[in-house]
Amino acid sequence: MGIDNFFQNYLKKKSFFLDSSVLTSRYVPEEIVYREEQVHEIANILAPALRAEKPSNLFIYGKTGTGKTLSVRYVLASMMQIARTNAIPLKCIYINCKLKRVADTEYRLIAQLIKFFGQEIPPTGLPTDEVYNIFYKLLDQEKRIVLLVLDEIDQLTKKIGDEVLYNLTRINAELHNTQICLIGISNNLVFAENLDPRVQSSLSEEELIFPLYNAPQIQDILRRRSVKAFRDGVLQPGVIEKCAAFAARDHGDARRAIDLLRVAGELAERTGSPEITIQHLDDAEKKVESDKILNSIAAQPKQFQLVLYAIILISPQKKQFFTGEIYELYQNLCKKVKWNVLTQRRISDILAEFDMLGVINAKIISKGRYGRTREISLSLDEVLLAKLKELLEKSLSF
DNA sequence: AGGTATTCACATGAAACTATTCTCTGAGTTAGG
DNA sequence: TAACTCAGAGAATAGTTTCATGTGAATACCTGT
Repeated sequence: MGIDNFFQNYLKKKSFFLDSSVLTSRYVPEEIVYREEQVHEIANILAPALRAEKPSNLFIYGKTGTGKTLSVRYVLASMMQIARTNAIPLKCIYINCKLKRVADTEYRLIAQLIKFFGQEIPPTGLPTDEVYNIFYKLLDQEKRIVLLVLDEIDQLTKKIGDEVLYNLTRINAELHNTQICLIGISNNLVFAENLDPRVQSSLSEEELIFPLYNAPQIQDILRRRSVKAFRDGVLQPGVIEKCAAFAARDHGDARRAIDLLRVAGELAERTGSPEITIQHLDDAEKKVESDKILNSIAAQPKQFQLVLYAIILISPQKKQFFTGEIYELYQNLCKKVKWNVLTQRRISDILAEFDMLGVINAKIISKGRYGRTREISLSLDEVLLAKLKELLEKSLSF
């Protein structure tokens, strides 16, 4: 069979999907269910912007996948629409602070903001003050209200502290024309607690908490989306229910449920199955999970990978092992491949990060007279482990 | 036996350092008029 | 003289080292019975 033939067939085969973009996190439906109240509230708080008055700063809390980002985007989109038709000088900026190498430092955040005003800033080399100055100038060029959404703001402060936020809240005092309104979105419910009190009070003039979705709600959301995403009748009965159950199991994360459904669809399509079954959903869950881990490992520096390799080498012999054992093996590996050896301090941090990633299970225990250490075990299944080993060997060229 | 003090093997934190990548500046060089 | 080149100073960032301090309980060491 020629490759042409393959593509011919591919085209002839009817896809499951009408529009798979409906099942991505970028998609904003024209109607948001189970969040009417919050949408209303946000709209209420931000409405003064349409009269060219500065709205109160707003802070939104809620776990992942509870519709925070979606609701804010929805409100902003419709506000922008109205602003456009009525020629109201309003500008909305959405920034996700978690994005590596985009907006995860003070410098880059401001640089990103400047980009929204149509100017490029070099990625390094300029003093931060200078960048602030450029930003101020740009901001104050014309009279308008700026709504600035900072998504995953907790990640930002965790990494670089709250000085940026302090600067941002103080901007208004320095500006003559523009007023800027901050909308912070955080996954962490106790985020504001370890913030400078000045920032705290000015940032959360208004607060909003997004509750979790329950299983029936997620089911409904999935149904609504799947009607738009899939052709009729390709979903085996029970798939949506199971998908919702998955999501409800780990704290009502709707985004994950939606992702899962899409991946299940893609898997089913690739295997040429006539419909999307529960089996596909199970596979999808595994795939999503393992892809996440594999990708994050592949993106780590070589030294990380070598440490992980050491862990993998140790793991068949023992179920549990300690920091010291890994460090010793790691040192030997380093000598073998002639790399310089990192300090134990560093390895300790690396292990902590692996714990965060969910690759290992680490518990700090005290062995009394024999010290304190991490008790570590691998938390991956056989298949993923094999894949991971392969990835590491390739990446480290063993 | 029961109570206290030690001690181990790291954990955790803060600050400082290093290498890399980048900009900006201004001196020196070149080429055209 | 204008345009170009290129070294040097200064930044931001990621990854790391150095130095300092913290810590939980098994064991060693007492004490008084």
